[in-house]
Amino acid sequence: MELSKNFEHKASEEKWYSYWNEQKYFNSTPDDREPFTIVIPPPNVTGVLHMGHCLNNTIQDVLVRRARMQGKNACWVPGTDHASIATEAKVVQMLREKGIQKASISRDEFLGYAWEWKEKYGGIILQQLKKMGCSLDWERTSFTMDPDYYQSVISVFVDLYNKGFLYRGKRMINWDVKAKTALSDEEVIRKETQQKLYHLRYKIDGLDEHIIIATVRPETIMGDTAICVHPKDERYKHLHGKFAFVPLINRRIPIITDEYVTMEFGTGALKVTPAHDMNDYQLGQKHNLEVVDIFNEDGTLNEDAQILIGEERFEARKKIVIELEEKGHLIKTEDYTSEVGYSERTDAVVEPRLSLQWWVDMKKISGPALNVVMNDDVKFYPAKFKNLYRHWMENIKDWCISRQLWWGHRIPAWYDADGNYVVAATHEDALQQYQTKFGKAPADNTLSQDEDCLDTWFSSWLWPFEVFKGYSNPGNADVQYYYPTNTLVTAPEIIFFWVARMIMAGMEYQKEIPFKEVYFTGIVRDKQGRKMSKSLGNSPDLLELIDKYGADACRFGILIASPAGNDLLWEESSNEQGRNFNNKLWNALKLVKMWEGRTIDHGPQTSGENSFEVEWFDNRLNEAKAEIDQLFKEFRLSEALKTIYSLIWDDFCSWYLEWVKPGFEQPIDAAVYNKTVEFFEELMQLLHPFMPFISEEIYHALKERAAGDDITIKQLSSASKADKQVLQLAIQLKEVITALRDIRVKNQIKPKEAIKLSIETDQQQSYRAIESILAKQLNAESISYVSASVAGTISAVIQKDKFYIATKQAIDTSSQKEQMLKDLEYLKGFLLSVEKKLGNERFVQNARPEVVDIEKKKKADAEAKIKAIEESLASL
RNA sequence: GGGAGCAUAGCUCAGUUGGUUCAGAGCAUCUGCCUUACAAGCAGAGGGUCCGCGGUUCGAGCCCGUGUGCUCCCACCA
Repeated sequence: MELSKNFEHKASEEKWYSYWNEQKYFNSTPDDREPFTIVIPPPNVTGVLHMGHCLNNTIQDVLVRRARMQGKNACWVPGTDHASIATEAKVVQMLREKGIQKASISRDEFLGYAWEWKEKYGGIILQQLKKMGCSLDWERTSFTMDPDYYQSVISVFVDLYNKGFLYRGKRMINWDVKAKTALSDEEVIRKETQQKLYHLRYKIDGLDEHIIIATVRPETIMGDTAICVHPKDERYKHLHGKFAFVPLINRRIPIITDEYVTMEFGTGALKVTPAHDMNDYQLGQKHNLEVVDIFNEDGTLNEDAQILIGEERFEARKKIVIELEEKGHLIKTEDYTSEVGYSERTDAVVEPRLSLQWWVDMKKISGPALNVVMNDDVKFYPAKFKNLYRHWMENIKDWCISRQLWWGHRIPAWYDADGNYVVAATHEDALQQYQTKFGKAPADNTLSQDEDCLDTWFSSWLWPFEVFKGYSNPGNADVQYYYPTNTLVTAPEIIFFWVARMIMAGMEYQKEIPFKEVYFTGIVRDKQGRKMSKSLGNSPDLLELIDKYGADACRFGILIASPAGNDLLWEESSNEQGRNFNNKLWNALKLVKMWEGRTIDHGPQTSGENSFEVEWFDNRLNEAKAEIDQLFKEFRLSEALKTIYSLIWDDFCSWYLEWVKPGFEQPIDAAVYNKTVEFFEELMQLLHPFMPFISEEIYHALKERAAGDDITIKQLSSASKADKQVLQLAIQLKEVITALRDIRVKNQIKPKEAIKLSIETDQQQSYRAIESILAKQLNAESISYVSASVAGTISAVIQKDKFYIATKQAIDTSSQKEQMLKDLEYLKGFLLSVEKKLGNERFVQNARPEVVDIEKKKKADAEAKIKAIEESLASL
């Protein structure tokens, strides 16, 4: 088979991904094996792949593929989230482009367009995951608005209502003026924002005096229904019980007192606008204040504002400031920075608004979910997120779940003309309940359904079991087998949105945790540490990157840069490292393939099977496998990948292959060749979860495979014990080679020039085993053993052994002498500190015996080395 | 305002119960090499007061206190 110059990732990716699918390697059905289940955090159906997905899904794929190779029945469930706000926004925009206003069409018409849009553009992201090589079971693809799923969400709503865990209430909520819907607290992002603090004066009724208040929102003064001061504030004592006039509109409002006011802030006087501020609302309730709502749902001023009607709130602010100034009400303006809430989805400044919404009484449902995390039934990696979780759970607030949108699960509440309501899954059920509850049928025997739909998270919290129809078809074979799932891989940003609520739903509806482990990935940032985002434009197009570097290289690039439990600073060059690694692997393959037709069978007597090279790599491989196992247990995937990278590049390519490489056009021992192919195979197995395409490609290129013999499903053998002595000898061998190569470089001995090497050592036996390797790696034409220094040579001391290099070139001993003196100085200092320690009675008494023994050995070793160097120096 | 985390080589990070063969790795840098798998490479090398200060200990990168600087989360000072 002719190999291409470089690995051709595009052809390989297409070929293998479709092959794996044809073979149904990613499809799972319950059987006797232990399951390993991951449910994908469903991306928005509107979404496109970004670097965060790349990280998150690469990690999941690594875990799933490895589990599959370890004899488990691996099942990774794909799917998408209907993403109520995001999708509705897209559809509204699409309609606008067609010249259609949402308000001008019916709900059903709108939903028709929405489904059409979803079928056409939705779920692109799932196709993109295939490009990344994700081994998802596509036959299990789920969507949060699939018919059964939809019914389950509705049914859960009804059930929670019947249990008294849900209620409808008029409260201050976070209003998104752009999406025109309520938001939950979690959907509000607080950002430090530069603002102005305006000092405004209000005329006091009956006195020739003014009171000055400070506000950042002068456009809301028309909603003021009081001024509040601290009862103990001496400055305002004479105004208690008096009234003031709101500037521009002259509404007469009371001056009230409350200890809530901070005397030191601003002027110590606060305007109270109950309709447009959470705190003011509470103050208003306490003091029975009137509530004047001056905003429309889109954030423009309404008629109750009396002035600036129809203006957008921030435009109104600009205009009213000018007017206030003109009329002498603006006393001063100062710069002020404070936190302002923005909508997570639309980035609009959130408007506090009083409205009637549906709520989940979280205290009633959250209890078991706290315990299972605190006692590690659900284990968090990294564990530091347990604190965060506990804090949120212990201070949990009710969850606003109604959204003024059409795209989503429609709230199953049914109202009569007077606003009396019942909660039921269908109109029929609702009518029946109505009869029971109110003792009569509603007018015309019809009830109208709530216009609103549910928060997307109210459906995605059922994800880990409903993808197996664990709610719609309780106790079915799938949910019994796959649930609880094993590992959830997600970003810490959605710990409250999603993780916590899934645990609650799992405990409530399956009486069991939804997953055993949660692995929180870091956030992908750019080189300057900024979070990657569309608006900043610093998020690269992943598909372009895959096209340019290959999927394997991208997977490598993101994982190698990803420290466990921390954010990662990503830059394109880490993909280059991945691509270079591909290239390295490909070249190693080419080398091995060159040997294929040139093997020679030496027979069992002189077979290379027992050579040091083979024995060493076998042991090194086992040692590394054990390390990798351990790293996986701790979710240290980045380090596991680094270990494999170094095992392949350094140990296999730089050392092993060089050691077994035959001379130019020389044959290779058949047994060594076969072992080399085996090693290569095993390395590809270790690499496969991280870089699936090239590993499968190489696995098949190495030799002819029977049908179905594919690395994707080939089982990993477990690590056997590594022989420490062999490993130690190899370390020594490498050290000798490196040191003597250094001498070659420093003495400018040309690579092609052969040297004669003499070794003075008391472990000749060991050196004989590695003699041929030494000769090859150092270009030594002869190796001999001596018991005294050899005149006219370059000498070096490595460990306790002395080496003499004879060369045709003139020898300059000054640099080696310098090096030896430097070593000597260090060793003497080192020896001194060891002796000092051993001479310290308290050390000898207090330290553990084995520690003392180590120190004694250090002393002996140092002395031996010093002796060897001194002898060498003397002979120079 | 409350809480959490971080600070080790130019950059990104390892360093697991304290033991100077423990100051490491990968990138990057420098010096040789187009050597018959690989210049997307090979062979070598240099580089750090482990943030400052104090303490515990025979011994501290690691434990304790404190200061400084960054990051994140939560919270209703307009």
